[in-house]
Amino acid sequence: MKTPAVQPRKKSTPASNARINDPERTKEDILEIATHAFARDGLTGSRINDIGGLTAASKRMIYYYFENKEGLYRAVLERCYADIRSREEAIGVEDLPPEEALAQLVRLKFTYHMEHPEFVRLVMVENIHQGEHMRYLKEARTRGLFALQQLTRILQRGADSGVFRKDVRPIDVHTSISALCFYNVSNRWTVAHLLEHDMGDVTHAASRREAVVDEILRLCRLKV
Amino acid sequence: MKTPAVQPRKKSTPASNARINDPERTKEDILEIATHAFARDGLTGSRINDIGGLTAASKRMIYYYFENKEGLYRAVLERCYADIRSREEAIGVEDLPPEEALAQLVRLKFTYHMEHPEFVRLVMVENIHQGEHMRYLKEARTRGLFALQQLTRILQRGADSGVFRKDVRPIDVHTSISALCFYNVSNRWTVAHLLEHDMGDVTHAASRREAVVDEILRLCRLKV
Amino acid sequence: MKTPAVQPRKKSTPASNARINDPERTKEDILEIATHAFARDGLTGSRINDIGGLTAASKRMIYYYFENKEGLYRAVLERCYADIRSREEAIGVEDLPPEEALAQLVRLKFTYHMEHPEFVRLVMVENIHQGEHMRYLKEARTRGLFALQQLTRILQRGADSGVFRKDVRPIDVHTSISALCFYNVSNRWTVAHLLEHDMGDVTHAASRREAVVDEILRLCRLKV
Amino acid sequence: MKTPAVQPRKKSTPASNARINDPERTKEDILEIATHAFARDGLTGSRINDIGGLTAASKRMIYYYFENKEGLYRAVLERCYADIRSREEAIGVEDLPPEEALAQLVRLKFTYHMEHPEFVRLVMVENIHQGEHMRYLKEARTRGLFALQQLTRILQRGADSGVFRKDVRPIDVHTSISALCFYNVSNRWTVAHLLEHDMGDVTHAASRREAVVDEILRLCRLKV
DNA sequence: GATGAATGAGTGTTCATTCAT
DNA sequence: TATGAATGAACACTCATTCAT
Repeated sequence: MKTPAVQPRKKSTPASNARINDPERTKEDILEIATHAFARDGLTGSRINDIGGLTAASKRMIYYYFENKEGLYRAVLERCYADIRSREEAIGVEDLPPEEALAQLVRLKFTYHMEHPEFVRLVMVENIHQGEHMRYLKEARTRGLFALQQLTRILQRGADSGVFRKDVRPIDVHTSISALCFYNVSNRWTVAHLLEHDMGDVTHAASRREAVVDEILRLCRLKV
Repeated sequence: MKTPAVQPRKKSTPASNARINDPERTKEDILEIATHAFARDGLTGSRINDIGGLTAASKRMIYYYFENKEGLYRAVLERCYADIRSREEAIGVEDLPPEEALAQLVRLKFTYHMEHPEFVRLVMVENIHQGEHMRYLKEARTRGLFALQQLTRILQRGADSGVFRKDVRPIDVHTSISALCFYNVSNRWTVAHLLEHDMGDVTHAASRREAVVDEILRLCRLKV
Repeated sequence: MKTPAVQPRKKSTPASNARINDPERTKEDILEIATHAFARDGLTGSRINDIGGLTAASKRMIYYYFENKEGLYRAVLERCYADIRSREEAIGVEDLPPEEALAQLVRLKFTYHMEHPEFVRLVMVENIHQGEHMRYLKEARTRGLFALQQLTRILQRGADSGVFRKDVRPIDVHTSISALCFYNVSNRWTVAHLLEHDMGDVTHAASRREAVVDEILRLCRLKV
Repeated sequence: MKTPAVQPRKKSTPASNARINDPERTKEDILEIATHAFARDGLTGSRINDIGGLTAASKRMIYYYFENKEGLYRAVLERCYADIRSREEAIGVEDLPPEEALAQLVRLKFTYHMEHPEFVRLVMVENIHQGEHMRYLKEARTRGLFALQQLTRILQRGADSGVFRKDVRPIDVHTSISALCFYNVSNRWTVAHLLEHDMGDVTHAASRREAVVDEILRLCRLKV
């Protein structure tokens, strides 16, 4: 979830039992490990023992901070959604012309998915569990609507300036963008086997990204 | 020694619990229950005890016929892919005009995904496991390429008759169709919570299906 | 148990399902496989499935002929004791001078143990089970006493002719012979590791055999 | 913060079932029970459920401390060899005249085997498994060579003082002693049935012990 | 705040055995 | 006589979790 920082990793402090009395860092360490664990093996597939073993903090701390496995999973999910939300809010496409703004939005979203497979996989995991943990997420809902509103404004600006259709529904455009970005990561493995085509390959991904941008633009443009 | 009876097989007693010495029926029963179990809870989340259904006996037969949980999962995955393959091969869109053929293809694919969420979920599960069981599927690869070739022929016919672009790549169209059909089912639960929009709702699904058809046509058409 | 005959093994008959209607051969086949299985892995360690799988006759036949696993084990044990009994009865040492007769007896016994580790291992297995299956053996008891009587006669002849002590008890000599012959095979593996000395090595075995002969002679001789 | 209490450890409550937070005691308890279980029924024949004793909790601790059944078995085997090693090292026969030293050595070894049938049976079990767990024993090898060297010194002293032969090999004497002591316990049950002679009977054992001492002395003495 | 020891319910799997033909 | 299908009890082992310090 976090871009691999250059700052020295934990254990940089001399004493082996470092991080004593730094609960925030302990929590963050656990969350980082747990994110990869849940993204790799899912909720049922991950083992508390493994997560506890990989963390410098002991397994017991998981229960101390997150109550149980499900609590940890929810914290991981929340952290993931918070991360993508903060990214989307930072996107400054409002000043660009509508077509460029839309293209840029799609590019960023596509790239984010490609670079954060853990996010994609966690969303898959949550859907396998029929979204039963979503209700416990504090800010996720507002985040989703925010992204939709952001897109709606772009489409409106395009419609006003005559480059975009007036009859295309933002929810459809939004869903298509999400689907096309998500699928490239989510279904990488089955597609690779069925079509002998690795969507995770960087060359494939780059050309696919532009194809997706093109597809969304064709979907929204008034005239070709 | 044994008179090869002409009488219909034991399958004539549909609802009965009799599974005595009818191995095909026993296997099919297990596969049916296992398909729903794995689709609901994934490979690690499913419990062999639940898969066996109510009888403890059939649970044992899992090991008799499928060796272990993973073998059963593979058989389920294979059955699922075999089913969708046979459907796709039965599609007769070759006689329709290219635009209608493409539209019909998308509609059928969209509908199949909507009506077979267990297929979608099994594919998600397999991707969570990084496709490690795909290699054991016998005919899946040829199936995938078949669908792509089917689409390629339609696009070619459209390009020849001047209604479709010549510069659109079949793999991109194919991926987009799959993504748009898949996402509606796969991400139903998270989207429902984030956007307060249930893609599984029949009304929503119907309008979404036409939106997807439209999007794909706009992607392929030479002129709007 | 049986010296590896040169005669063609089973499956020499063309039809794959050969041995139909040859129950004695079927039983013998099962016993042969079972002997090696029980000798290798013990009673609890052997698997009926394996034994049934290695036999050309099906697993089900084991129950048909031997009732259950324990019945098969008893039959194996009995066959083993019958084999060694027939060998001992065939030994013609009564005509030799006492010292040579005793030496020859020890040599034969030592060699038999070395060449039939399955026998030694089965006896170990039976002792692990505290001899609870011995009672079901029909002729074993008479066999044991026969061997003791055979030795007793030799010792008596030696005592009469003045070469052997009169005060050595046959049971002690018999036990010593058995112990020294048995141990070389039974404890081969632990000794090999503890002393870095492989008693199963043919060179070691040959020199050990003569050492045992010498030891027994020194035990029985009146004068050195 | 915590006053380091001077009060004695929990081991002061010997018979109590309290095994709380006393890992050494817990391990020792498990090993004790497991020793008897493995000695009685072997590795495959023993049931983890039985080994755990009455409490289901201690059953779980097997995996906590010994990883699995095999790990527990190895620990048991190691403990057994460590016990006999410490006994042998404590033997002070170096000051006795050679003949008495040898006699005493044999007596002690014979008695140890008689009084520790579980040791004998564990060695049998390990040989049934072809000594595949011996390699994991830490100190066993040095132990075995120690006993051989102890015997070698006695034989050397005897040879130097003219009471023992110079041409008898220590490895042969050592093997004979082991064989004669081992067999009395290992083959008790089959011999009892075949010869109607219980080597475990105390009277029989006592006379047999002296017979073994005599046999070994006759083997080593220069003149009778 | 932090930890090693302990726990009970349940996991996938294997076993010897029997059924129906 | 012979066999593939079926079975229930038990098996070794793992899980998330809690206790005592």
